[in-house]
Amino acid sequence: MTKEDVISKKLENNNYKLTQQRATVLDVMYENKGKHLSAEDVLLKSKQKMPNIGIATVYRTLERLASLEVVYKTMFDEGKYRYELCEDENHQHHHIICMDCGNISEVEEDLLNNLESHLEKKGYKIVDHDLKFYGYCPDCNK
Amino acid sequence: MTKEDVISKKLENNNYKLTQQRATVLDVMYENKGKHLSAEDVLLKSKQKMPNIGIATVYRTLERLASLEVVYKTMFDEGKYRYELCEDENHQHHHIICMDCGNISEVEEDLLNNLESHLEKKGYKIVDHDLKFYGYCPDCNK
DNA sequence: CTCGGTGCAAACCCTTTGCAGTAAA
DNA sequence: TTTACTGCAAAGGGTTTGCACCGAG
Repeated sequence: MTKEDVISKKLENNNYKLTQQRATVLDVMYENKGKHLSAEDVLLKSKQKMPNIGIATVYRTLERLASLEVVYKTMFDEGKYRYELCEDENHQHHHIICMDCGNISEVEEDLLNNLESHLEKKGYKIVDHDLKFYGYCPDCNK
Repeated sequence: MTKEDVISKKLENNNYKLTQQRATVLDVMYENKGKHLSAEDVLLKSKQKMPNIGIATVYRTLERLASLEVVYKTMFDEGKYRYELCEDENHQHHHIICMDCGNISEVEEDLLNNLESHLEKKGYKIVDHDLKFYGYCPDCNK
């Protein structure tokens, strides 16, 4: 089953049509695995494949993909949302943001289970977490 | 040295005047220690003390206080900034956000040193971090 | 054929900025 | 008196929405 099959199944199951525009946005997201694209980034990359696509369609598509858990939608301190393809189930939203070049990369470890269980003992129910480090990436840290 | 003394020293050192408006915003922030207020929250609470204060002044004041490290300015996923009085130096920005009532509280632990030193070994320079848990607070988790 | 999807432009929300008048120091 | 600060309203940036047309199923 190809990536498109997986997605179109998900769309189908929710009465959504797989239009050219949605396929285009999906292609862009797949071609940028691991990157955190803003809506405008997605628009510009989509326009290279389909010049007439509009920003509203991009937003609406990304919104739907986020609700189907095909992409993650995260607000960073810069004040706009960024969208990232969901790689697999155990993605943990650990970002490291370079304060110089602005690059956002992922931290793969999961050292937070202790902290989560500590909070659950206090009566919280933890559903998700989002950890961001701010600093300088190896290239800029010179 | 009272709280106002500390602040007015900081303002003085930066050629800033301690106006009625700034004093009002500071009072509001002190009266809401530990809370994460939006600019509009601050405006409404300030208007109770000084009805003519404007939103632009609130934003400008909070911006100055943030640059003086008197308050923290953080963007949450709802898409707007929230401001919080800096309590002390070892504040770690560990937030827990209730997905039901929307309350934001603080997590005091610091279990992230391992993770930070791991990243520094990889060549990163870590300056700060921001950890958010999403879930349900003890009250709503029933 | 039907109904959801699209592009455009206008509306929206939050935040910032320009300007003429105001008030700290 | 001097210079920074204020309130207002307008502008800005990102996101959402209304509407008439379009196209996937």
